[in-house]
Amino acid sequence: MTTSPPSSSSGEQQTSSGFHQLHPGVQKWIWQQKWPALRDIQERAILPILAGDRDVLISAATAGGKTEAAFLPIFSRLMEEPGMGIGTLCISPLKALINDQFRRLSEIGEQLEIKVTPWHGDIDAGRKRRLLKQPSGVLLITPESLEALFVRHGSEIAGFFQGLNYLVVDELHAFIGSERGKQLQSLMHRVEQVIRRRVPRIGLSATLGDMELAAEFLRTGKAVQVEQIESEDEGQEIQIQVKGYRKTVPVLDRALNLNKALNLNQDETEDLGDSQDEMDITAHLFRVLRGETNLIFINSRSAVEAYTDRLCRLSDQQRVPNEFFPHHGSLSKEIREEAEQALKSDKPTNVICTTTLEMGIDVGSVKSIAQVGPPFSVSSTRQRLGRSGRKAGDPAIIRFYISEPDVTSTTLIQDALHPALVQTIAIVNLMVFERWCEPPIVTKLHLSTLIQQVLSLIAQYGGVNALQLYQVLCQTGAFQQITQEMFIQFLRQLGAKDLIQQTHDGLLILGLKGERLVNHYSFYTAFQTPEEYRIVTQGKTLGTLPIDFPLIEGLFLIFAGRRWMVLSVDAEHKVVDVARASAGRVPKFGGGGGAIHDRIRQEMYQIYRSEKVPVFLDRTAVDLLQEGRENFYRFGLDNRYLLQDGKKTLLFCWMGSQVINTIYLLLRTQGLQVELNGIAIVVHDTTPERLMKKLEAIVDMEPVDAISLAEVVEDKAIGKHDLFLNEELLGWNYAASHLAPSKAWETLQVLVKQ
DNA sequence: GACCTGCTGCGGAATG
Repeated sequence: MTTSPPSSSSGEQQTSSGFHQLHPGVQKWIWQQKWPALRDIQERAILPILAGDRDVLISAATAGGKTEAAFLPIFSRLMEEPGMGIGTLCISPLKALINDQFRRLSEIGEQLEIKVTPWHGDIDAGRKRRLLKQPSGVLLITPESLEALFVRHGSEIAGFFQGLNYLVVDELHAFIGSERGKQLQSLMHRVEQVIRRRVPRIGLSATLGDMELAAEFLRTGKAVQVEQIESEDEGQEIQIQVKGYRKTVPVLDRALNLNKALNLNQDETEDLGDSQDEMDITAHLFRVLRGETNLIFINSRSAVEAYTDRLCRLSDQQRVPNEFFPHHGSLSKEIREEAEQALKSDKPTNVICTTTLEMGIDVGSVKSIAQVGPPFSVSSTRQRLGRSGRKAGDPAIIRFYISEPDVTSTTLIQDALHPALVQTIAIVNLMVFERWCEPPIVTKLHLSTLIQQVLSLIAQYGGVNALQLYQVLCQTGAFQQITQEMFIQFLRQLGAKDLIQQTHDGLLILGLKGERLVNHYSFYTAFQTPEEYRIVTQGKTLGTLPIDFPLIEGLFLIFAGRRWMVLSVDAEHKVVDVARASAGRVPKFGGGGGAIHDRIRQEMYQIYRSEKVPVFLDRTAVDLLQEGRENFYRFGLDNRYLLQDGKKTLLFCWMGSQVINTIYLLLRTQGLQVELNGIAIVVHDTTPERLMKKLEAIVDMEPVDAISLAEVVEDKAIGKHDLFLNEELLGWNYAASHLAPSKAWETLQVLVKQ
């Protein structure tokens, strides 16, 4: 799906209008590549980028060809107008992408004698110093390293970028809605602000969701002027299967039991947690995927470890070479590269991974995708699906493995609806038939990132006055939702926390705490990272575990797909030494939850009410769906939202995380004991009648404002620097990110009218 | 019932 059909003859380039506008050197390079023709987006990007007077958004389903689409005209322009300093600044979300791009761009760069420089944490300081002395050509950099440039080389920045022709953002979609995205927008603006002119921005994005939002991200307030170049949909064939499994009580693995009897090892009891469904899924993955190259996506890092361990043991037992490798964010670079190398080799390779392989390295040709457990969003499912069938003509194949409990008298009502299966069907429906995708939430205030940007701007200049700060960051910058009043309160708060101080002539400088923050290298990231232990064996780092996972000498551990025993724990240096062992237990990695969109829950409701049986379900999945529907009607959920369950009342509102979260808080402000549990809100010690009275009372009131609702939330400090905010600022910040009061109020209104 | 991303300058020791 990345390639346009190589139908045209080599003569076609002569008829291409764009090709002839390119610099002869660039044309020569293209000839040398022996491409049959320029791809559609490459052809269409030439004139608007060469013009150099507008922002351009290039989107295509996968990475292929987008980089060249942007850089052929960019190199062309750099040949004609070399200018002073850096000619093009390209910002990328991953170090691996920068390395990859450097490899591709340095080739043409060498031929044209345009310097291309990669710049991130793994690049040696000497190379960076040399570029600072003699800036030129193309700079490939992460947002964090660009932040560091502003902080450490504030006075040189203007000269460094004075001749900038273009600013490119790679994988733009990966930034939208996040703290890093807000940081990037602020940095883009600060680059223009320091050289006192507008620089054309080129965004490279996957075709996920709303392209208007991507344009708005690229140039806030001027999205209509962004020229959009979208590749035609190649209409690749998609094959989908959803396999259902019944979760039963854990059984003893016979082979393991035998091992245990032989070894007489007490700690092997930890192995007995494998339930029947997990063993069945493992067996199917082993049977169907072995011998080919596939990606197996699993929802959590600990489940990745558990499945890798099971699949490796199965390979052992069957005396076949191991083709299964783990890949997730807590594994060391070396361990991850092992899996990545195997993927790029021509040997059959199956990588069991979390979201780490959704983006980034080119995984080459992957036959199929497995998704174990329900997906949580359409956008991530689409990204995963796009990783398979990359060769022209190959279909994209995805298999979902979904476990649901056997329904007994003790099964929770919400579990008897088999929501994991129905959520999976909902996501497939929205992805394939509705062609819908979650838009990112762009209304967040990002006050934590604003703290970072205030401190960074002060460090850049040594001192700034409050009005300048407001103009650069809020009025014309990335934080346009911050009012002047809010900003004044915000600065006072930073002063109170000793992050900033005011000199007698009104200049804002760093306070003691601010200095300390800015002078540590951890300052450059906008996002929060937990403290971790390093897991080491024979001097080699395997990866990291969160500090709150209890590690003691003699503990058995499954990590990086292998089994270990803890030899020693160095609490001071946070290093844990391990050695190979035959027993093991999967660790807990921690980590918070994400959000589910309203549309997914509404689609689930429609699926329960429908009689349609999707063709992509297997026998067990069909049975489970029928069972879920029967229970849905048995509980009468087709015409009511409240359900008595003993002393509890369940509220089903069929909406996403923000709305559920808001209703949960609304009920708590009414003095009720409430709990969130899957798709239901559980209210203790009440009846549907009594709860309905409360709901009516809530609806009769004016829609409650988000700020006063946020007051009920105990722990609102989520972002990296949130701990410096006062209660009021925290409330605004939390409400904008996590609450949807008017939507919740509308939802309750519908519900009460029933 | 979850996920991922990223990071500088310096001082001191070892090496050519």
